[in-house]
Amino acid sequence: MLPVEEQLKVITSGTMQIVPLDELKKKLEKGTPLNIKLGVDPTSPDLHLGHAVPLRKMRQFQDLGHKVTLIIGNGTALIGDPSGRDSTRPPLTEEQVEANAKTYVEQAMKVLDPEKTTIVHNGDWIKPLNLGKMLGLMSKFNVARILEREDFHNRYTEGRSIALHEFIYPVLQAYDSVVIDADVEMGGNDQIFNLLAGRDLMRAEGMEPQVALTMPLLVGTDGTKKMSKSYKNYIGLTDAPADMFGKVMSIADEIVPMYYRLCSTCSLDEVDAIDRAFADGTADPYKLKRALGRNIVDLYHGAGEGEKAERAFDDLFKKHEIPEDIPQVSCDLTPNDDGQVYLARVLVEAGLAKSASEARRLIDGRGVKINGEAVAPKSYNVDPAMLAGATLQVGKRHFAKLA
RNA sequence: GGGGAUGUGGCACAGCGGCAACUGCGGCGGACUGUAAAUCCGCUCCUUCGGGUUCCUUGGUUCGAGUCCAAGCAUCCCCA
Repeated sequence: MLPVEEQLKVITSGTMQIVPLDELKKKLEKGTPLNIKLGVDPTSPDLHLGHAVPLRKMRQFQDLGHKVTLIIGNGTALIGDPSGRDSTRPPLTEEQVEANAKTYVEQAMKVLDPEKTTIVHNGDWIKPLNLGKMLGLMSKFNVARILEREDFHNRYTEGRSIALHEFIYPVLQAYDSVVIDADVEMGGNDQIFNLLAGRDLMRAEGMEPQVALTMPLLVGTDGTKKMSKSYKNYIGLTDAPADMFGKVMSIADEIVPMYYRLCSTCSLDEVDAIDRAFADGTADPYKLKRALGRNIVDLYHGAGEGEKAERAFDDLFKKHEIPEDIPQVSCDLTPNDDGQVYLARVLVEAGLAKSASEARRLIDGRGVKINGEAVAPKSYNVDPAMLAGATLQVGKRHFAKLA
């Protein structure tokens, strides 16, 4: 293993908080592989780059010789993590959790080293808990302490509801740490309370407490809000290469260095150099963004895919050519009484518009093209001959080819 | 258990009983670009355009209800 100082350099890069740092140092000094914990709440099956941030940090731990325990929260899912929430989470069914967990693991393994990763389910030890044991765990925690949490505090002071069972979530998450004897628990910055709860409980159980390590929440492609599916500012790990590259190209300049640090496979030195270049104004954001796009696509789709995606991107957006792999759709092109086809309906069927009304508005706004030719406003009906095998386009980036 | 307040389109916030409903944000389309930022323009319930269906739910008053009344549901506040 590398010297402790070297390891710490890698580990601290990009982290938000390490509580406490000197305990982490002591653990590293033992020279034995540490057990790094990440709890996964399988609420939504699609991972994005934001989810990958802690995963990347864990991969760095693995590369340094440590091992990772991934906990699938099929037990804690019965509650739903209240962290950062302003309302109670809807509970998930067992089947949803399993299905989500499966896709989660598939995607996570693109980042993690499977050799050094153990996967466990916390339902295995949470579901058998009896009331006595439960109460025992709960007695180690204090309501006032839990109410200090920002999310609960906000909900409480803003008069939003907090269901009683939500208080139990940190308790169970802490119990996970006891069961697997974690050395370090990773999480997003919104997880800090839950991670600290783990420390408290481990100490109460007479164990060496885990170190809490949080990563910043990744800012989404809009550059302001955190990356989240609901804000539609996310880059999905399973996004198609060209799409992924394009989304990277669309991020704001200011957040490029952060993306390099948190999402790329670039070395610490390279990332530091990019930081400096941005700081003194010598950076070329456009070039760096393209390189970042290639790096990220390579990471999730395999070496070489990044360059391919970049070429496809240039064809599409620099030369305004129609991309090669556009979805094929078969639509009902039966003409109506006057021998025309209602284009608005076709656009809906092709998935390019939500409703016929929207399609009509798009046509009126000159946003619809057939084979590259803009459709004139008000021409909602078109000659079927124009449509057979035609390429439909809405806006700059939505295409469909008619069968 | 008692008293009070609130419930409008993804979000926020308007709306004397009489035009699908002000405005902002967001989103989408167009121009300009580096699918960045900034800026400008248009659109943002459904409808082959005739019309249809909306303002928590259900009833009621009315020629006419987002607006008035009643009950219910939900959330919040104060008291116990």
